[in-house]
Amino acid sequence: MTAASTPKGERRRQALVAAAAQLLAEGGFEAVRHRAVAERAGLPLASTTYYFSSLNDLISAAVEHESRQELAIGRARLNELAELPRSTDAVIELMLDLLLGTGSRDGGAEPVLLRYERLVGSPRRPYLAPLMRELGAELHDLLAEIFARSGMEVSRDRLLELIALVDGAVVNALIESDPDPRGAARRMLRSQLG
Amino acid sequence: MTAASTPKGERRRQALVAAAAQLLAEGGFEAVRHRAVAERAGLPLASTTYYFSSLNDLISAAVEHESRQELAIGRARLNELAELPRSTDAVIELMLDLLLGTGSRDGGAEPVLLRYERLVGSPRRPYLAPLMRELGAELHDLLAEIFARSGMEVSRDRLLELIALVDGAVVNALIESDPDPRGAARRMLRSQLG
Amino acid sequence: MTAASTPKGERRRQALVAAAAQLLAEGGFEAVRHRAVAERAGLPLASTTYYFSSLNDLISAAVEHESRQELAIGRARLNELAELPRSTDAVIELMLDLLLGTGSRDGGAEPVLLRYERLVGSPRRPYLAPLMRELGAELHDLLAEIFARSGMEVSRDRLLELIALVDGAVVNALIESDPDPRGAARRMLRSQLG
Amino acid sequence: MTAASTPKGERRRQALVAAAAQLLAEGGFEAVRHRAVAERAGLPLASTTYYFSSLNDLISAAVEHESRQELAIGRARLNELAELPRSTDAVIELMLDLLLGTGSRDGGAEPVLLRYERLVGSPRRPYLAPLMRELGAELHDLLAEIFARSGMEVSRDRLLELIALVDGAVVNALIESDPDPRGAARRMLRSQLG
DNA sequence: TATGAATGAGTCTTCATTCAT
DNA sequence: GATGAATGAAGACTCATTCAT
Repeated sequence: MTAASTPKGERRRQALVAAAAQLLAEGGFEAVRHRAVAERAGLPLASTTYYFSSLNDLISAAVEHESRQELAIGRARLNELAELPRSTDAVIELMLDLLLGTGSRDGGAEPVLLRYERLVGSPRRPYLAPLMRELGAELHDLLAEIFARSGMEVSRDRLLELIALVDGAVVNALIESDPDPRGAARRMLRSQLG
Repeated sequence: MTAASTPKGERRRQALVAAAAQLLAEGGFEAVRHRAVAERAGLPLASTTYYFSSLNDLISAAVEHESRQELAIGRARLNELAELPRSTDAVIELMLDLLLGTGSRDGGAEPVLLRYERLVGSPRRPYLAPLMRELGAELHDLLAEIFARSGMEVSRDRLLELIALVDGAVVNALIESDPDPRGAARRMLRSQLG
Repeated sequence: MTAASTPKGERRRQALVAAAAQLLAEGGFEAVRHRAVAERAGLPLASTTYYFSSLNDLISAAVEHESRQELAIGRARLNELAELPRSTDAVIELMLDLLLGTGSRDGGAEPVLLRYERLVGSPRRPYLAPLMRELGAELHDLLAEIFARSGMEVSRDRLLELIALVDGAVVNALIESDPDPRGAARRMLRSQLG
Repeated sequence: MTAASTPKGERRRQALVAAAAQLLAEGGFEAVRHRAVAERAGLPLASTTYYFSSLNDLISAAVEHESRQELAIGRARLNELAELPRSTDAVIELMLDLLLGTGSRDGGAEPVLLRYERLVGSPRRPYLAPLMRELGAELHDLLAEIFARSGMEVSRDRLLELIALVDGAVVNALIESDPDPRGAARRMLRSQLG
């Protein structure tokens, strides 16, 4: 089915999801409100409850939308590279792009927050957990492939360790007065992989 | 001054802080509302704004109360031990108790959530950051002391790495269907320290 | 469109505006509160914010409603008169009716207060100023027409002077123990026009 | 009794009155609140209800304080002048200073608002009327003296007319987008007195 | 004589959700 | 299928006033 022939309903649904995803990125879970989503999408307020039986549904869809998109971008970048860089530093940057988003290159806490708000938000939003799990698995696969194609031997456990190192570094950097979570994660990765 | 002679005002203030801390632990930041705190404390609604000029003030106080209490308990335990265990495993458990709370021994996500919600919540609640920084520093000192007294040579950077490893392990474990964040962190620490 | 076929929403909106206008007349700006308006209109509290995005919006609507109605009545009266009275006294009364409202004929401060609370209230309620300006201009036109059709030569500046005289007389009469603002204004107009 | 020997209670009372007068000038009647007054005066909140049985009492005192001070300043200026200016323009400026306050020389609506908020506020605050009446009478006397000593023959009715002209001009100027109430009043006075 | 403590009532505004059309 | 209309419940916060000390 081409984009042009996407049924109107589906297109509107997508517009709402995209709007919710934007708001989620900008203001966290709290910012995703019926009103705000509808306004951002340029659709009637009631469309939010028409297409999604509850706000949680909408949030789920937004999280999934965002995450899949991030993964797709990551995978696309990977596919574009005929040959993967073999320098440790280049692999590290790739890993950081994947885990923290390319937005994290600019520094600051905000571009990085998404992943961690979702992870930490999951226990209180059980409907998010399965989704996060699935997306996490795909992310792991992607990262595993990177290491493999880069010629770096890394066991699954070792990979989980490296991911944890990045996530822990970030989470701790978040409270710095001038946070540079990506820098913190980079330092730790280098120390472990160097 | 004994508890019995604590001025009434101070006692009420503490009751509100305790109620807010409970709610925070049970339901996250969202759960800390004027109404909820007042009801939990058995005090009139207006007392919440009488003792705290804003909800953020109250939340700050609750976070500080909780964190200082955790730290105090940790430090007390440390002081009780004339001699620190020299086994790696014992040190690991001590570290996990300190970082995740002794409640984490029972497993499950909830008892562990507090630390991570506060860390990840700080960027969107700038008033928390200084407090979190201060408490973080004290926690680091405590951990450094543990390693020192246990005869394990650990540099400051290495310590930060270990903390990151724990935090990253936890954050990733949070989305498991049967989450055991402490177990995950333990495994990683063992792999690094073993 | 007849009254009967006025859409329900518009009718409710009007009910709120009317309620607000009543309260404004009875108790000044301070009396226009969400609760009071809703109760007066016999509608739910939330309807006030549903139809008006803020209380200022509602107040604006009420002021506009009242003023336009006054203007309309004035203009209607003017149109009914095939021929305008040529006696100075009759013109004066017409002018007073227009500026102070026909309610001012009964004496007392209250029926006259509206115009002056709005004028004096505008600097602290900037959202009112444009509206007041527009209504003021229409009022001037109406008064100019009266003088013209009555055969009394009155320049624009002279008209503004007469209006000021009335307003000043009223404002000063407001503090009398037995205020007769209309009478005070009448005396001054007679002295100037006689 | 010298200032130094003023009993503490009286001094505090005066501090509250002065604080209330300031707030009244800055923000109108609405701005005079127990809390705000106490803070401005640097006194405990409860002192406001201790020294004044109600907020209206405090407002009355503030209005009286302000008005008497204005009058005193006006009279002092008059007494300083051995000989009064005989030019019409100079008399006009003197009159405007007295009616609108010297602050009105700078232009803008705010410095002028005080007199008109008090006049228009009186009908809804009956406790203000006697005070305003008394002050008004003194103001008239002062203005009468000015005209007399300037050699300008002005009957009592004529004086009231001129005052009304000023007040009316001001009240109408208040809604201009770039209000110059003093200028408007000046123009009208010149046209009548020229 | 003062005042810290306290609070019931009320302020404006937001929001998720329902429902009639 | 779609949505304008509607609202009860709750949100944070303010305030005049009372009262015990």
